[in-house]
Amino acid sequence: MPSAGERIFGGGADDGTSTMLHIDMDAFFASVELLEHPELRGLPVIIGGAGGRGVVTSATYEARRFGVHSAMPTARALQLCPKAIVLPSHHEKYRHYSAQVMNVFRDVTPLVEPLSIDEAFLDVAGARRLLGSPSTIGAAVRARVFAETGLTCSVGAASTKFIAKMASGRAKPDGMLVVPASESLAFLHPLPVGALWGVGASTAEALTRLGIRTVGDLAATPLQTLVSRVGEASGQKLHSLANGHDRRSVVTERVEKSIGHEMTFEFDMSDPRQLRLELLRLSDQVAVRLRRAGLAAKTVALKVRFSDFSTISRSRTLSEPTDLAQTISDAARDLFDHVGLEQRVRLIGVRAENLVEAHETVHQPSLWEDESAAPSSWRDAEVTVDRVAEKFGRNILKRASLVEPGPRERRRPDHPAPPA
DNA sequence: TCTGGGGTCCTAGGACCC
DNA sequence: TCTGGGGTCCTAGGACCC
Ligand SMILES: [Mg+2]
Repeated sequence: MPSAGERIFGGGADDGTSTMLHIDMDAFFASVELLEHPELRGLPVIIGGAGGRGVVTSATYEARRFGVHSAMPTARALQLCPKAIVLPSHHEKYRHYSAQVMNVFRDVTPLVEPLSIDEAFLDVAGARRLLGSPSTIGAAVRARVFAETGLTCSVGAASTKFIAKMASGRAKPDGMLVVPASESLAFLHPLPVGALWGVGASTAEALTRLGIRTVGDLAATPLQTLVSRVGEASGQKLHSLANGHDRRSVVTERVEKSIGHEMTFEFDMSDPRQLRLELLRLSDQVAVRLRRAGLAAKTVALKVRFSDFSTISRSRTLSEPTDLAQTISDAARDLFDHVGLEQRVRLIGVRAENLVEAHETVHQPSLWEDESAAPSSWRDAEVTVDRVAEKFGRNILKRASLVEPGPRERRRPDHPAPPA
């Protein structure tokens, strides 16, 4: 895929006013996979969830030409592009490359705000004296990222975060777009409202019904009209951004506000015992992450998605914050037991919210790795050995000592037998 | 075509307090 | 006695992003 090039909006020179950089990796997951499969370069490659229920998480530009994009069901993508090569994703690997790229950014300035695994804001106002104009810095970062990882990225440079983010999107792939401060409104106003960061399908439709199609239309709409149609916060925000106002600065440290895990099943499930076991497994994953972060949760939230894709959430605030799988699982299970199961369950999830610093974190291994910590729920779950094996593999059974009857099982001679 | 998993932020109603 | 208003916490749902 050829580079989109490095350009300055409006055709002038870099006047040094575009000190906010937004840098976004190009087709990140797919590009990382291509590093290990060079023979696939130039072909339509899709990274998709394993199994029949996946969605596209990344696609090469060759695949995008067929209309394939992120969040599209893999089945749909294959219909649009039957020759696409679907690869499973490897998050551990992506995190590794992400860390490498972020380190390149931090060599330029300590003022780096990672927004996600593959993008960040850089405030280069202070780096200019040493490193040159924003466009010089942007070009240098792109070159260094490529030299160190073999990956391409795109840079948006502007006077605000919002415009920088919009500019990087228009710089893709493998390019850079600098928007001098004086060009901000000329850049923004022709854009369709739906292209704005924070405006999705729902808001775009509401705005279109008001006759607002471009950012320019938005800027010309009275604040009160906007607020009354899309809500207080959205209205205020859209009005400011459409007029180029955005005083947000780079935030280098963020406190996590919630930690959760969820699971979509290969086939919708109706057996509450299996679902409760899944809750325990998810709760354990959540608890392990809480303890690693030195955090405890005051609130436990349950999410259930049914066959028809309708989704409910239930949450409960505990009397004491917790970082223990058993406590989280007990709460999640209790919430779950009060949910009517008129339909089969497609997805189940557990999230820890209202996080506080844990006062004393005792060392507590994952339930799945320490059989002495195996909870009573194991027995209550009443799962058959075969079902667990099918779901988690034999290793889990060994670790949880379900394969060879241990003390826990001997206390329960009526443990359901595997189907013949 | 049939919809992942990780998150953040906002709204709105009710409880409760001042 | 009635009315008003603000603030905080809790809960459910939804929009949105990558
Ligand atoms: Mg991105």
